[in-house]
Amino acid sequence: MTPRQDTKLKILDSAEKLFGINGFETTSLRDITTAADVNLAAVNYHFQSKDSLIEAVIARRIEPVNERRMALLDAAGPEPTVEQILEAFLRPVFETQMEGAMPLVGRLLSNPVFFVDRMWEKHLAPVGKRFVEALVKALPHQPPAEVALRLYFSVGVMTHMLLWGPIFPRITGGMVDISDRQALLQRTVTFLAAGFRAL
Amino acid sequence: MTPRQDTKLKILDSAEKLFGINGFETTSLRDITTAADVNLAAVNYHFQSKDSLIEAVIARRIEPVNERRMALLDAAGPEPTVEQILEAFLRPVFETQMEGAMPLVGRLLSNPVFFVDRMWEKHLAPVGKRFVEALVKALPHQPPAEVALRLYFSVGVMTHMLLWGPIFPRITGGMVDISDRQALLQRTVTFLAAGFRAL
DNA sequence: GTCTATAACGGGATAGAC
DNA sequence: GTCTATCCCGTTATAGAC
Repeated sequence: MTPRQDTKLKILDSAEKLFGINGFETTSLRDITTAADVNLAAVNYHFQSKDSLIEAVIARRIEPVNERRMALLDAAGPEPTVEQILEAFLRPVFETQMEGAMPLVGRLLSNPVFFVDRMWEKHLAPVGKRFVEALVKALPHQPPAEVALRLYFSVGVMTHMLLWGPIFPRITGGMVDISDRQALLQRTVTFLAAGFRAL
Repeated sequence: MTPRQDTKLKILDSAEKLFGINGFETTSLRDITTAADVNLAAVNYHFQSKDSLIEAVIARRIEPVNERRMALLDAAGPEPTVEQILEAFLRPVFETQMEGAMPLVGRLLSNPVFFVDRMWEKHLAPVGKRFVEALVKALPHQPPAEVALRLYFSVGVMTHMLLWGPIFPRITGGMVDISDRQALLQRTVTFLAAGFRAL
């Protein structure tokens, strides 16, 4: 075949989708290359290994989300409210298509061993630190350790949304509607902000 | 070897531990039988397959937790508060050793495809329904759909605790202390109850 | 009920032609 | 850069002796 420069991209897209649906270990390189309609050996040509592949998949999505988080936090001014901080943290995630990349991120966040060992320092720690600082400032009556714990609670809520959101209609018989992404974000922020203010 | 009736139990214990630490796919039957100090073929003798093994592992732990949840909810009387309901839901989980079974449950809850297909109806739906009803009654000003969503938020917090709790000291540099299990339960209930009452 | 040995399969990775 | 063919390994599961 003649050279195609989009092969690398097609692999990334397929891998992201299939890893998100079926998990890293369960998804074979053959699954990925079949879905992407590329040759099996192309994976090891463009990426070196399956491990490197998933790292590339993750880096492509997390960095823009984190940059947007920082930008939104900056845009909220020098004294942002708890709601503004939480929205800056969550909006970039909710704005991403849940069917695509985000289930994968949820899945990875559910795997502390993998995540902490491989991407904690690079992708999560800096953002977390920045947001804890902002929240501590916005909540002068709360001990910093309590604020930090509650941000972890919030990450738990976010992760669970990423993973279970797409199947909520199925398991609640239509009772819980999450089709309005903007409304869901506001409902989440309302819930979490009240939790942060609890004494 | 002479018959040993504890082989089955040793397999269950090892499987529970290793699945929790390393995940289902990553853990081989050889890992399990080596750790349990039993023969490889014993797994397929006592359980039929790896799939049946994990179902046995799960059933052993989830049922007692759910029974205790129901009992605590009953014991709270006919008009329990939001705090009492949440504590009935969470206490049985927090009381279980986090190093043993619970990381596995957290891991499975992070895998909607697996969980919904195989244990939703049997292990989760009945309990969820009962607790949503109790919460709706305790929160007459909240729409039931909102209460249901917030219970899912709560499950997200719980799951995240199960998974990340054990490594909190490591990633926060000792800032967040969760060694006092009883205190952690109260802190979680306080946070969630405030969220449930938010308008 | 417990063991050894092995079957049957699928996986990641690579060599080498084009 | 792309392809085919293949290597090599670890896995689950089972057959059959004890």
